[in-house]
Amino acid sequence: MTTVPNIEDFVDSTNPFVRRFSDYLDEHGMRKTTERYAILQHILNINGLFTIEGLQQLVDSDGFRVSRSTVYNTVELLMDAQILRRHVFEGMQAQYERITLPHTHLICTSCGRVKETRDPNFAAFMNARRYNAFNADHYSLYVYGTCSTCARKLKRAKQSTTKKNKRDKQL
Amino acid sequence: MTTVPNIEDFVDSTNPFVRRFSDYLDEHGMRKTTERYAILQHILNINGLFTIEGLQQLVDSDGFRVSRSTVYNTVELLMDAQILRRHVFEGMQAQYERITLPHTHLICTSCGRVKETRDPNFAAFMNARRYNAFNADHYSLYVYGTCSTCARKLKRAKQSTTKKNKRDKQL
DNA sequence: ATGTATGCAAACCATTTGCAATGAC
DNA sequence: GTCATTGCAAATGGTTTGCATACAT
Repeated sequence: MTTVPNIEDFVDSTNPFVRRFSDYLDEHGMRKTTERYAILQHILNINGLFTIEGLQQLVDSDGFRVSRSTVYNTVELLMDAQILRRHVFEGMQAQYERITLPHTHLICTSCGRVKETRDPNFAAFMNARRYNAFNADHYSLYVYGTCSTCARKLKRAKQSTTKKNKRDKQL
Repeated sequence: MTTVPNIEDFVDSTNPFVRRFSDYLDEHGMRKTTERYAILQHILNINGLFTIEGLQQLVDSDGFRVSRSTVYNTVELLMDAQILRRHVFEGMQAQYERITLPHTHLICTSCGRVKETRDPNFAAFMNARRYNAFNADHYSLYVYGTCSTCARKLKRAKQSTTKKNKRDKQL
């Protein structure tokens, strides 16, 4: 027989995020289902960004079985509970991450990989910044460019093109 | 008979963006079609953000007739030619805007409206900023929060709820 | 004349929705 | 027992693709 993991073995009820979610569910008169805690607990094991699909696979791979709709549903609740944030980068599916210290996202337009980097100076700047007739809640800084790996690849490709052109001219 | 506008009457060939696009098409051996110039010329009349659908309607309303695919296609080229930039904000369809001076996007999470605001200090900060192993090309700062209109609405709604609660208690 | 660009309709695919069955309270 | 939640399957909607026709070069 297949052993379905016991949620008790997974959830760390002393974890502040688990607490926050629990409180959130209480406040909104919502039910505490195994699926919701299983999803949250797996999110807590992720560092950085993840997609809905990746999250579902992670949960499934631990012997739980959650439907796509439940993942979407729970992630929505976690955003409302200020535990998660969604990012929509150029030409990729939505990615999520736990709300932590503010940081910048460096997005490589060549390979699509996203690097996160802390920037205390920028955070301080934004902290002090106020806008007219607009009450800021949070912000996202996306920097688009080329990562070092892709920069190297592009350089190499360019060099071989140049060589090829020289060869063509010689013929 | 329907008068199809003459593209010559629409395109300002002295416009630097028109020039740039023209050069871009030349460099890439692409054709200079009426549709492409009609779309660009209408984009030049737009201030701020627009959607594919809005753009198509604008072009159509001037008596041109362009297909959805052509709008997508042309907008893609204009991005490649460094004339347009695409933004994907939380839970909305993609929006485009001409590349101009750097500015911040203030996004109201209540009504979805996006305000643009210049921030020379921030631009200067970013101008000087360098990242490890990452060659920055451009950046987007999205500030999420509540616009003044929605703030007022929310306040009013809250007040009436409070009043209602008081009434309920009195009963 | 050649082959790129257009326009239409169909395909795509992440996300959302409807609804019967399940399970938290 | 009640009703929110789950899971499935179908719907949605912005975007992309395939292909015959039109037209820039």
